[in-house]
Amino acid sequence: MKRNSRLSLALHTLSHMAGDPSRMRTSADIAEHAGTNPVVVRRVLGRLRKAGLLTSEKGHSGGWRLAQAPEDITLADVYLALDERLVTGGDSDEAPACSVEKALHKRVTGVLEDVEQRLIQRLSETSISEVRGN
Amino acid sequence: MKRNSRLSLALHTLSHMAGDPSRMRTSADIAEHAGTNPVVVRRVLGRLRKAGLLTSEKGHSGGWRLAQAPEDITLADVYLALDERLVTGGDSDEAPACSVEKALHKRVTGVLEDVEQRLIQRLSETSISEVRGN
DNA sequence: AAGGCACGCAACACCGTTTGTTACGTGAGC
DNA sequence: GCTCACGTAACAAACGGTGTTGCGTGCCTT
Repeated sequence: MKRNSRLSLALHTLSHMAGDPSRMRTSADIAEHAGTNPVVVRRVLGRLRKAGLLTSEKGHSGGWRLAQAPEDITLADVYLALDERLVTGGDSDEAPACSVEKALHKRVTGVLEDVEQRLIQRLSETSISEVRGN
Repeated sequence: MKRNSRLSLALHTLSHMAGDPSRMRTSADIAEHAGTNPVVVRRVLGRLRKAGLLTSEKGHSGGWRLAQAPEDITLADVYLALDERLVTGGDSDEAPACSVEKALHKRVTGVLEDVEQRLIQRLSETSISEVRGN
């Protein structure tokens, strides 16, 4: 994956965790499986922890674990936890001086928000426990 | 605007052109109004020309003009002409080895394609002549 | 109590993409 | 023929994202 790499990493990791929720995984293990760096893993998973999807523990038998039942975590939860809007995000907050630009912006923003809602709604239809091929 | 800057520039320019379709505009004029560079304008508008939305002429009274009636050009036409998918694009084409990843990718891709269609459908509902505040 | 392990976090380098800029060529018109 | 405006390539600059290192903190094992 390339774009949405954070979302991909998060979904991939959580999907695996859904297969064996009690098992504790270190960021090193996850990083190796995902072909990336432990720090990157902690960065992404930290957001999920802040959203209450994961818990992390330090120390010898530390690592990461699901904070909720896999059936209760939907793809939308993960998407929202990362707080990066795929369709809406990236709009600057500068008010356009040009009236045409203003009308245009309003129209486009309306469409994007609608589409964003659609995306979230569709993502909320599947949980991370459903996604596994096992 | 920031992200989707190409789309913003394209829509903004075409919306203005819709107000006076017969008038010829130079890339320098457009660039000044949009706060950017003439070359950037030509780059973006070139794609629209390739899609048959605009025509350009060289020489003294040269510049850019709509190639179709403003009522016939929808926001979706502009979006598609730029060929940059907002929601779908960016996915790498590498086949995932991990089975969980594969199942996940399939599921997410399905949702994204659905949302992309929704976006195009919504954008096709308004033409560039409707968007003006005049 | 000490050492090791794993997370938490900040700082920095690196890379790819996007945007801006310069330069030069081409065609149309005065 | 000269000017104007597009067409395109090449290059520089800015930005965002990722990878990496380093150090601190807490917890567990011995």
